[in-house]
Order: sequence, then C-alpha cells, then structure tokens
Amino acid sequence: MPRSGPATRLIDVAERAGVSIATASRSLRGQDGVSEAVAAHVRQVASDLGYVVNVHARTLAGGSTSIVGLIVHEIGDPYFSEIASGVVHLATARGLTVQICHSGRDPVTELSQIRTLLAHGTEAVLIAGSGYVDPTLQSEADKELRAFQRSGGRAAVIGRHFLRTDAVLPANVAAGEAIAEHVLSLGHRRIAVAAGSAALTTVEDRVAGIRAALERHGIAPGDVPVVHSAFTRDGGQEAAERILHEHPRTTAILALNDVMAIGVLSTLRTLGVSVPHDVSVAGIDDIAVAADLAPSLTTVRLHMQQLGELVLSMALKPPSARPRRRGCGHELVVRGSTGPAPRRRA
Amino acid sequence: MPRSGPATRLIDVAERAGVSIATASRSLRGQDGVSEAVAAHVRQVASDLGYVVNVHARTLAGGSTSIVGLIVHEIGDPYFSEIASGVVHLATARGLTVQICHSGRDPVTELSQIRTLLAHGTEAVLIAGSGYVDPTLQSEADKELRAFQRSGGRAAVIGRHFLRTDAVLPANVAAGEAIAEHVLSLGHRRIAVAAGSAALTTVEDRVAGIRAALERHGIAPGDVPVVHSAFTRDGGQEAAERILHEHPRTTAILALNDVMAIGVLSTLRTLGVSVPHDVSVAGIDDIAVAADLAPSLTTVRLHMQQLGELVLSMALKPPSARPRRRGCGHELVVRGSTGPAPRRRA
DNA sequence: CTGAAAGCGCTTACAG
DNA sequence: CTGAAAGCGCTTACAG
Repeated sequence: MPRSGPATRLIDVAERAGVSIATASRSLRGQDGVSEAVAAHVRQVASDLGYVVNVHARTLAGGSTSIVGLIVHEIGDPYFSEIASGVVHLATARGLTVQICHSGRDPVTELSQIRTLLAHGTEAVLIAGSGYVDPTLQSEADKELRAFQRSGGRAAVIGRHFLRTDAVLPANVAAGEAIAEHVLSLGHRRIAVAAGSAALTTVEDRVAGIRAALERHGIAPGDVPVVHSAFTRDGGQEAAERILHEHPRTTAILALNDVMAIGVLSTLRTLGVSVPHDVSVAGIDDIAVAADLAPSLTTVRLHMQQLGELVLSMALKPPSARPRRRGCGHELVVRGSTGPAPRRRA
Repeated sequence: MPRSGPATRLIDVAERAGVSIATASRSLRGQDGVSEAVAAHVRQVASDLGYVVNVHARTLAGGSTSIVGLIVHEIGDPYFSEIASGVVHLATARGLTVQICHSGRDPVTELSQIRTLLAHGTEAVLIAGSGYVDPTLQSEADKELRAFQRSGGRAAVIGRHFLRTDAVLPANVAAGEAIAEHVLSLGHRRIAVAAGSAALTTVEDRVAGIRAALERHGIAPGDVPVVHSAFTRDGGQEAAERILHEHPRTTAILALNDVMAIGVLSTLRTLGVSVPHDVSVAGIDDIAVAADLAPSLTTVRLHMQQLGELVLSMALKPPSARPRRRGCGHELVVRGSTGPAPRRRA
C-alpha cells in the first residue's frame, strides 16, 4: 500500500533496506556485483514502498531514459495512428514511454521537433511518414541525428528520408505496381492518379511503381494524368473533381493512399458516378476502415502496425556500422471498389 | 549554425556571454532581476550556440517539465486518435510535448501508466476514455493523482472517472437521448442497443440517455435489449449478430459508438440486410470516417478534437479550489443509415 | 542587478 | 560484495 505525499526516493528504499544507495541502485537495475539475497531484499522493499525511479535523475546521472520519441505528420490520420499503435504496443511491452510530435508534413517543423526530442534526451527518435524529394530539406535534420547517434542515441525512420539512420522501407514502389497491375488486368486503360504533394518521396515512389506497370503494358506516362493535391481526404475529393472534369473518360482512379481514396469515393458518390460500374477506385495502405467502406476499398496492405513495431525494434537494437534497411511485406487486397473496365463511358 | 558533438550546456552559454550560470539561467527563462541588456546578450549567445535546455536537469532542479502525459485506451482507435490530435496540436502551440500511454481499457494497466507518467515528472496528466462504473477500481489512481496535485502537478480527464480532478464531460447522456429520439421520431419501436462493456461509465451513461428517451415514449426498458460486447468494430459485429438472432424483428440498432456501428453495418451487409430499408443503424461520436461510410452514418457529434484541446487547456490553467467540470457540445448528425421504420419485417 | 553555492535524485568509477 | 563520494546540468534561495 503505497503512501501518498512526496515520492519515494532511492534513498528511502536504501535506508529501509539497510544498505547504501549504491547497492540499492545496483539491486534494482539487476546489475551484478550484489549478493542475490541482498538484491532480492531491496527489490522487495522497493516494491512495498511503491518506488518508481525518477527518470530525470536517472537520465542526468547517465542512465538510460526509457523514452522514445515518435514524429508523425498528424496523429489524427489513420495511417499514422495505426503506426503509432504499433510503436506504443511494443514500447509498453519493453517498459518504454512514447513521446509523440507532429511534423505537419513540414520539414522546418520536423527539424524543430527533432531538436526538442533530442533535448528531452530520448533513447531513440523515430520518424514516421514520407521524406522529402528535395534532400537539402533534410540536411540539417541529418546533421542533428548523426550527432545524436554518435553520442549514443538511436534513430530509425519509416520511409525514404535521405537520413543516415536505420530505416524500414514500406513497399511503396511495389504497392504502386501492384495496384496498377490490378486495374490493368481488369481491362482499364484510361487511368488517372490522385496523388499527394509531389514534394513527398512516398508520392514519388508510388507514382514510379504505377508508371512501371503502365509501361509494361505499353501505356505512355503522358497518357496517365497525375493530379497532385493534399495527401488527405479533402485532397482526394479535390483531385477526383479535377480528374472528372479534365479527363472525363477516366475509368479507374488510383489514389495514392486510402485516405485520399475515401475523398475520391465521396466525390464520385456526390456526382452520382457508380463505383465500380462506371469508375473503379483503389487506394494504398489498407487502413482499418478500408474494408468497411461501401463499396469496400481495393487497396494494397502495408501493415502499418507492423511498420511501427519494426521501426522501434530496429531502434532498440545495438547500432550497426552502417544504416540498416528493412523492407516490409505488402499484398494486394481486392475488394468491391474495382471491377472490369466498362465498355464505354458517357 | 549549431555545432554537433556533445550538447551545449548552460555553462557554455554563460562562459561565452561572460556571466554566471545563475544570470544565464534567469536571462533565458525571462525572469526579472537581470538587466535587459545582459539578458538580451545571453539570449543571443544561446541562440548562436543552438542551446537547448536539458529537460532532465531542469526538472530535477525544480523547474517545469514541459511534458504532458496522455493516457488513452488505444491510439489506433479513431475516437482516441482524434482526441490525441487535439491535445498534440494545442500542446505544440504551447511548447509542450505529449507522452502517450495505452491503458487498454484495463484499470490496473491504467494505474501503472499513471505511475509511470508521474515518475516521469510530467507537468500534467490527461486521461481520455471512459471511466469504470465500479469506483473502487479507481481509488488507487485517485490517491496517486491527489498526491500529485497536492505537490503542484496538474491533472484533467475526459469523462466521468470518480477522480477528483478537473474534467471535461462529453455529452454522453444527451447523446444517447438524441440518437434514441431520432429513431423514435422515425417511427421505430423495435430498437436494440449494441453496447460496449457494462463496466464502462460511457456505456452506462449512453444507455441511460437512450432509456430516458424510450420512457418518454412509453417504451419499457425491458423491451429494448442491450447487448454488451467489446467497444470495438468486432464487438459491433458480434453484437449485431446476436441482436438479429435473438431479436429478429428489430428495426433499429443503436451502436454506442461509431466504431461499433461500423461493425454493425458490416454484419448487416454480410447478411444482406438493407440499411436503412430493413434496419436503421446509428452511432455516437462522429469520427471522421462516419460521413464516408455507405450508407453514411447517422450519429451524434461529440467533437473529439475539441475535447482534446479542452482537457489540455483545463490542465494548463491554475488549479481551482475544487475540481472544475466542463461540458462540451453535441449535435445530432442525420445521414443515410437511418430511415423510416419499415411497415413490417420478415 | 549579479554570483557562489547548495541541492534536485540518481549512476558509476574508485576504494576497500 | 559493499559503500563514500563525485558528478550529471540545471534552479533557486541566500548574500552581496
């Protein structure tokens, strides 16, 4: 039955157990150099007293932090909340706490968030979400992270970031190829892409995958409009409007992520365009709700929760001489939003 | 151009500026008792050096942490990710960092997460998500939080928690009433409720609201089955199966949150039950995707992002003599998943 | 207005 | 195996 009032300190535990704080510290951290009997006694006393180590003191004294920082573009976006869920689950299992920051898809904000996390002395910094096509945007961040890693910190990222850290690489190119192959196999030839900002590597990679598949089928890139908009539901809505207006004969819209696909579906529904009868729609990611849309969304599963667990587990491993890269599986999930190309469109 | 290598410390700034660390500290924190000229110079030097305060040292020395802790049931659930988004946005604007923990809807886990956050010396602890109907489950947590608050910490919660902290109260009872009144006004009389665990106050409150509305219409509580299941999509699926099996004449299913409603819709679709033609479905919360389901989901908007901002802003205010309570708006959002009661069901 | 010094609660060489 | 002591980087009375 822990007492309330000021927190129990290590010295309280040590006194009660009749040992020095050095011995108490060693016992609690499971270091050897303490007789098992003494260590067990100290642990018992600590538990009786409800002792919890003061993280700040421990960190300042040179111990480890047990905090990991996670930078996401926006935690309200399902893609990121599923990644965060994976990170938090694994972190909890390992006794770590997760600090979450928003970068808002802005490299300047991202840099300042990195600095904040480093100042907080986190064990590890995790960055989720697309990198930027322009590598100069990240050189400052890279500098900070390298210094951090040289001094024993760990960092790992999801995606292609031009950062010299461990990285989990979602199968963005392959996902683009898979979704394009799928609609091609259904006979679609008038395809349009609802894309996020061209500044993002994720967008670039997914488009590259789509183009590769199109080329194999003899379709010139110029014949497939790529409409850039925000990488959000509203962006998807807007992209769909422009696609239907500028390319009215389109029979398949590939949205570069599920959230945009939701916006695309919304626009089509509003305009009375039947999916998949008139136009097929597909996304990428397979966020949880994709299966529950109507029509349910054909997409490519990227296992965000796993990505989250993976990126943390990489960061927790001892560093290697050079940055590690890890891929993660993907699979086409065919559902109701795609169907055979119509013979003809009005 | 900040140098890399070991971090710049206050003493580095002080030396470079030619002052003591006491003066440097005061200058940087904007305390008075320092001539403006000196203070400005120190700040300039600090900025040139890229100085960032060491949070652990500051906290240990008695300064403030600039970290707030947020406990959610599960960050992957849209209800919580939208709340978290509100918290993170406001926190960022105020220069605070957010630590997120999972309670997994388990009071024991919740308590241990509270202890972790307190040990991390957070400025404020925020708890989002339902409390437990059994108040004894929270007495330990209450004790910890009271001790924390006595020693200057701040705490605030979303929902009815039997905790003596500031609280934002989502309009759970009113939401239950509103959604029930809505289906009643459409002529439904054979209504069933797909509910989460009976141990949660949110479930209890929403059911209470529904019952109040039913009573006003002369419907006995016994005539409205409340099927308890997990407060998740899968729970909604399961509840719908049981409802259709045990109460086949049901014409309206009220899910106690949108995530469950998604599961209900999924089951109905699988079974070929037309919504809203055969059965109307409604939820509560209005998560972002609710508008994009098909049929789009009738629900009661509870403004989760606002709840998140609100709970943090309460925690940031100076404490009052007694815990503050704040309500938050709600509004019925009628969409496509509810319609007139059918004349007769097979 | 400014500085020397104690102290926050830990960890970790360094002695024994 | 165990303990006394220094030190992590700050803040804040306490003197001047």
